[in-house]
Formats: sequence, C-alpha cells, structure tokens
Amino acid sequence: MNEKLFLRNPEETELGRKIIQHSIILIHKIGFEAFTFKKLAEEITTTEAGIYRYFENKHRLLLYIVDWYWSWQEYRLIFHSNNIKNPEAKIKKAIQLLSAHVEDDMTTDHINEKLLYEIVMCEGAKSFLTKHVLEDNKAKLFKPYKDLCARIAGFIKEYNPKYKYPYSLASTIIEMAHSQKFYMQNLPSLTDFGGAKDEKKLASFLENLIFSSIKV
Amino acid sequence: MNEKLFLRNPEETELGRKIIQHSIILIHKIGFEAFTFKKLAEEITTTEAGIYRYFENKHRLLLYIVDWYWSWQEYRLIFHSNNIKNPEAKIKKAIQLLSAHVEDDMTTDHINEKLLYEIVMCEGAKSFLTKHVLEDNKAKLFKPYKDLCARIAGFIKEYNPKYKYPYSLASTIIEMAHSQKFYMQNLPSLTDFGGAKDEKKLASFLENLIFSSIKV
DNA sequence: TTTTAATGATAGTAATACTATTTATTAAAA
DNA sequence: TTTTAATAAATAGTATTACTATCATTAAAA
Repeated sequence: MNEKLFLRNPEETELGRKIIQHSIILIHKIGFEAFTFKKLAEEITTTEAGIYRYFENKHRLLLYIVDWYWSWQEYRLIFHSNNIKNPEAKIKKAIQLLSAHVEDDMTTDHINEKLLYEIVMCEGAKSFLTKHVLEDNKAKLFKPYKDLCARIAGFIKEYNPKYKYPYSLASTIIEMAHSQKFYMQNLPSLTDFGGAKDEKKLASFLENLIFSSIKV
Repeated sequence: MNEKLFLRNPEETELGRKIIQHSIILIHKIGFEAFTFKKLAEEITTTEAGIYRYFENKHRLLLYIVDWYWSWQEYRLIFHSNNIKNPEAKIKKAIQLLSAHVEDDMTTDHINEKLLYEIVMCEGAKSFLTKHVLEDNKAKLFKPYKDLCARIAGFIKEYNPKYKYPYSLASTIIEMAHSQKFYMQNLPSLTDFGGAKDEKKLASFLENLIFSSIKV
C-alpha cells in the first residue's frame, strides 16, 4: 500500500487492523457521510485521537480501503487469468470477476471482501470526486485502480491491437460492473436487470458491449 | 420541478433565484464538500436561516440543481431530435449533445449551464450515492435522470427492437459521457483521450460502443 | 386597512473534524 | 538498577458545520 495513505501503517499493529476491520463494517452500515472517527473509536474502544494517529482524515481512510479493494481485484484477475492464453477468455474472466457477486474471502482475517465490494459500489466514486483529485493523483493514490484498468486494456489490445480505445473501454467495464449493479439494487429503471437474481445478465450485457466493439 | 425538493419554490422569488444562481457558482468554485449554507449566505448577503427556508439541507439543493440539469438536457434532446426521423441520427444527436462541451445558454438568466455541466460531471453521482437513495427514489427525486435515460432507450429500441439491454446501454452512454470527460481532465490514463482538445474522440468512442452493440 | 407572507437579525445547540497538552507505558542507555 | 528517551494513550479544547427557534420589520394581498 502507498505510504502516503496513512500516518502509521495500520497493517503493523493490532489497533491498526481493528481500525481497518471496523471502518469497513461501520461505513457499510451507516454510509461514508455519517461515518466519523468518533463513532469508529467507540466501536473499537479506543479514542478519536487514537485513529488520527493512523489516518489524517476519513477521506484518506476511504482511499486506503478502496485502494486495497482494487489491488485485491487485480490480484484475483492475475491469479485467475494466469494460465489462460486466449485473450477472449481473459476478457471474459475479467468481466466475470468484476460483475459476479463477491463473497468474503476468508484468507484475509480482518477484511470482509463482501462488505468492501458493496462499499466500493456505493462510495467508491467519492474517493476521486473531490477538489483535490489532481494532487491525490500526483501522489499516486489511484494507482491500484489505474493498474487494474491498464491490465484489462492490455487484454483488449491483445485481442485486437487496432482497437482505438482500450483504456476507455477498460474503465467503462470496471465502472459499469459496479454502477449497473448499484442501479439494479436502487434505481432499477435505469437498467434491464430486474431482481438481484439477474447477475448473469449484467455479465452478458458487458460481454456483448465489449466484444461487439472490439471485434476484428 | 418536483415540489419535494424544496420547502419554498426558489423560482418564485428574487432571493430564491439568487440562491440557485450563487449555489452553482460556489459549488463549482469550492466543491460540494466545502460548500455550506453559511458561505452561500455571505455571498448573497442574506442569512443562513434565510436559505434554510428554501432548502432542507445542502443535499436537497444539490438534487435540485442536478435535476434541473437533467431536465435541461432532456429538453435540448427533444428540441434537437424533434425533426429527425432516422433513429441512428437521433442516437448520434444524443451522444453529441451529452459529450460536447457545454456553453452558458443565456436563455436562462440566473443559471450558468457551463458551470452546472461541470458540477454534474464532478458531483452528480453524489446526488444518488447516499444511504437514503431508495427513499429519495420513492419520492421521485431522480425522475429527470430516468426520463432522459428512458428517452434514449426509446431511440435504441427504435433502431433495433430486438436489442436486449436498451436501458442499461442508455444509462451507460449518459454516465460515460460525463465520467470519461472527468477522467480526461483529471485521470487521463484511464482514457485514450489526451488533452481537452480531444472532445470529438469521446463522441467517437461512444458512437462506436453503442452502434457496434445494437447493430442489427 | 388589516391580515398574511416573506425577509432579516440574532441567538443557541449538538455534532463534526480536528489539534494540543498532559499523562502513562515501554525500551534503551548509563 | 536507575535514568533517559521514545512511543502510545487519555484528556481537553477549538473552530466550524448543520441545523432550530425567536422576534422584529417590511411588502404585498384581501
């Protein structure tokens, strides 16, 4: 993780890991706007000042967990596409991993991936929709997201080296996988997917969107 | 405008119109997070309490101006697609209107459409990324966005009645027109568009994306 | 003219987002 | 073993935010 995200590395102490674990639970429960360091401190029986020693403010903490999520997604993609040769299959795997229902991973003790996925769906955009996005970008705080995007863009370029918009298409896939899911659950008339059962339809929509564009 | 958005209709009084006019200027200048009713009150030499008579809170005010924007975009689309018969041309017109650089309209005295467009690009998602999105949706607060989406979905259905995802594709166009523009200006490595000059490339990307998917 | 409605001015509160200071604990050096 | 130094925790405090309440003033409608 980028060292500029925190004042003290939360992975290195018991308290730090508790901050991460419970910030995920609490943001998921009450939303990022209502989330405060004071409420978090109460949950883990420490003090507000205790949390400020780890994170400058709650936005940095959001960035930390969002970055963690994108790094995890890229790791999963590397792992699952490792032994695939065919670029078409690699792209399909990426779509499947991004649009399928996420379950708690269990390999990471203090991070609940299912909750984290839902946080990124509901709050993820707030990590860059700020007045200081350019500064944050200079500090490389969006690197995990950009790396994932570049990896998928790479698959697209393998599939069709002449396609003109691999990066925009890759960011479109990632963003739509999350925002169509959000619409599905909250504003369904913006989608063609009815209940929560329709998760395979989202993957079909994305596959159709991508492959018809990049078809050689 | 939906009456639930405000406590007192800002269109009906001088002060109300000043609130709208200067909230657009101020949100554009300092961002929605830093924007407060107190700062706005200072700008227009009224009091904080004066603004609270019009809007319950700053989120409702954001929703008001965002809804105004989507209604304006739909009006523009109706106006410009009115005498077009060909569904392909209608879709192209929609893409063009959504992805082109917006200039101040001048027909509306107190609303600067250029600034409003930039606000929707940077802050628009915050209007629905909340814990009360379902309630707000029940109160029909997202109707203008959904209407625009449904209109574009209608064009898509005209073009190809068999295409399976007209609503998701329509919301994808609208969202990407704004978010790719944001990326272009702030996180360019997520796109294939270099400087601000590349605005026609965004339209080409979207046209390619849409028409290759819905091609009969 | 009287009533109603909108605005203005002032004050007050609980919560938020921090910062600073002091106190306690632990670890290393003398 | 005692002193010193570094680290962490606890407490307190501040400016700002997001409101609510009250009351006087002005303007428009009945």
